[in-house]
Amino acid sequence: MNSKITINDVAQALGVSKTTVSRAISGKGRIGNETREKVLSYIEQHEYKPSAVAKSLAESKTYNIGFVVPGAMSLMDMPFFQKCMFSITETASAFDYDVIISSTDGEDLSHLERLVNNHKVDGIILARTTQQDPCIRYLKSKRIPFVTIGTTTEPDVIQVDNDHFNACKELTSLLLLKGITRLGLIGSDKSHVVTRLRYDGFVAGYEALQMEPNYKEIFLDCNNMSSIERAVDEMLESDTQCIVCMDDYICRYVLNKLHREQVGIPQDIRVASFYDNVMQENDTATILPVTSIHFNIQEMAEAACRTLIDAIEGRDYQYKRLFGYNIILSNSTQSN
Amino acid sequence: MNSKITINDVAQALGVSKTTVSRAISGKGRIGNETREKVLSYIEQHEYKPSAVAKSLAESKTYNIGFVVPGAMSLMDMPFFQKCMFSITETASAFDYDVIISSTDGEDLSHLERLVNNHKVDGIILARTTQQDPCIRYLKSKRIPFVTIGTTTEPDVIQVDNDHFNACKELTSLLLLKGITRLGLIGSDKSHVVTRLRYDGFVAGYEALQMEPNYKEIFLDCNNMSSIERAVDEMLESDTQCIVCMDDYICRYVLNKLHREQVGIPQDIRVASFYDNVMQENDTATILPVTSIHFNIQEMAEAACRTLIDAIEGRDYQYKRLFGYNIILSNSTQSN
DNA sequence: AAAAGTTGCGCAAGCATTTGCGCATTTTAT
DNA sequence: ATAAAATGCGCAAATGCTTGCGCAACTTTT
Repeated sequence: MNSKITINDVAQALGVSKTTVSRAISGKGRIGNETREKVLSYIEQHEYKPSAVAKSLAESKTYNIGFVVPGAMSLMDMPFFQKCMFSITETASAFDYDVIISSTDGEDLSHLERLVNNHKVDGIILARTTQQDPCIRYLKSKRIPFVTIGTTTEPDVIQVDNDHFNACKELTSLLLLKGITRLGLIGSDKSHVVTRLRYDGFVAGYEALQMEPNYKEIFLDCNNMSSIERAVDEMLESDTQCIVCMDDYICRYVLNKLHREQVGIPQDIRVASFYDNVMQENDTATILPVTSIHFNIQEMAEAACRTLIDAIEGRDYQYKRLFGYNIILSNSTQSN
Repeated sequence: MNSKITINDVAQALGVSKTTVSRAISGKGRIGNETREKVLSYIEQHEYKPSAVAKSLAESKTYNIGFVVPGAMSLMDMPFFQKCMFSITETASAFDYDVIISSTDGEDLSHLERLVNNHKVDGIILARTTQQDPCIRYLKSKRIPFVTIGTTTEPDVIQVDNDHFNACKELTSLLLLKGITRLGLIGSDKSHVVTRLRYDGFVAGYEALQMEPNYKEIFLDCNNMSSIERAVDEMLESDTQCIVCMDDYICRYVLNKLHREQVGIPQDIRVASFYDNVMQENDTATILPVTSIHFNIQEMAEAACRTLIDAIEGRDYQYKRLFGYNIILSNSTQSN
């Protein structure tokens, strides 16, 4: 068993004290260059790995962060969380942290509580928080560092998000400036923070150009497919020039429907959408000329993780950061 | 700060020794009923939570398990991993374990190594292993308990899986017995363990009935959409009665194509498929009459977790377990 | 009524690290 | 040359829990 080798073994083998070994590894404290290298090379040779647990106890620090995701997750959200997850584990790893996952199911915070109470994590990343997230209040009361991925109105909360508002505002302005003025907006649950922000951006697009808010909006339950189809019908009847989808889950169905109805894109009607990763490069849907807004989710998730670690380790950090976007105009839209 | 309260504080407040408090909590060792309840109620009142880290150090046990997922994951695999993840965290939680996630990117085991070397986990769950998984050999060499989700030929490895072989065998037999004999199989990467097992089951379906293996098979790169379409064309030309899809990612495209070509299902051609969760209840595709094989992924993942914990805690366990399936015959297929 | 067994509880030694303090020894400043 | 500062390293306490062993006190057996 090579796994049994401890700092004591190393110290004895080298004829130095544990203190010295510890210092050689951590780089803290006073230690001679020569000694440090001697220790380091011995460690390398004999594959000594300090016990994370003992280190934790001594430092009162776990080097773990919790990643809390909503227990109920739709197919539509999975790519988002997946990207966040990988980005976070990768970043955490670079800082020598590990990631413990946990879920919350609505009001049931039991898993989160275990994590916090048992002191198994130094901090927490909350993914896609809802408006009045009970997690936020709980964590604030526990005075444990945490950052949310997603905008929240709760004060004094570290948060990162994509700039949904400005992305949608710019998209809308862009369309309006092109003379595409009869817009139709289709979105799902308006109580969802993300949708809300995008919607507000949409409206702000009109305001920025001081134009009449001359659009049609339909909010629906996106689990009910036929309601999306009906919405599209309505849009077509009302002579909409461009359907703006609040997410690409909706967009997929919209495109599907238009395709079935033999409506040409963008000749007969245009489509614009957020590109939230449900649609893939190799998906039929995406090949169609859709003007789309892209976010860099990994970048944002990485920032969430770095910020959390900054907070944990007592460095400075920003309370709120918004991340940029790319608007990709489909060729055929551009050529108009 | 209520978080500072330790076992010592409790012991002093109650005028007993730490030993007693420890025993009251763990239930191990000898302790009087009265004392235990006194301690327990005090703990409850004052919200004392033992430090997981200290416990770990004392017991040389982390109460963490690692969940290792492939770094590169397709949209198609996400629902599977998501289900595994939730099921595992839920089960682990019930046994007072937490789950640390980690990823491996092909040959790069660095994340896994960190987890193991730092003794941050007691055991590991490996998701969807490939044929010659380097993780398996690594973990075996480290003598750390681990279980794989997915079949492996490596000896002495604890593994759980869905019974892909028998599921596909039964499906095939079923079709053949109905007189649907000209089958066409479409699958992606045959080197993928799952696909291989399903394919073998398919062939075994013919053998079981001692029938001539009179089928057409096409294996393709499922990232290349048009190759799927061409495959469907081929099937149609060769007068296939039923297309058997090796996964529902393929199935979705097959259905899409058939729909576009105005080919009726099941009048003109039948479709059978594994239902791997890419397709959702509310998806257009699924409403179409497809004969499908369903697995209970959460059940399997839960078993993986329980088995791992059994192994960690020195209880008995089975080396290999296969989980059952449901074959759902579409109404229109049944009525024939 | 004595011997044997059982029960309740505390002592103190782990578990594997980190870190404040102290003490030589060496380097720098005066 | 001498005082002051810096450097290199070890001692031992601290982190918060578990557990083997021992010792009374109480209960059962003969």
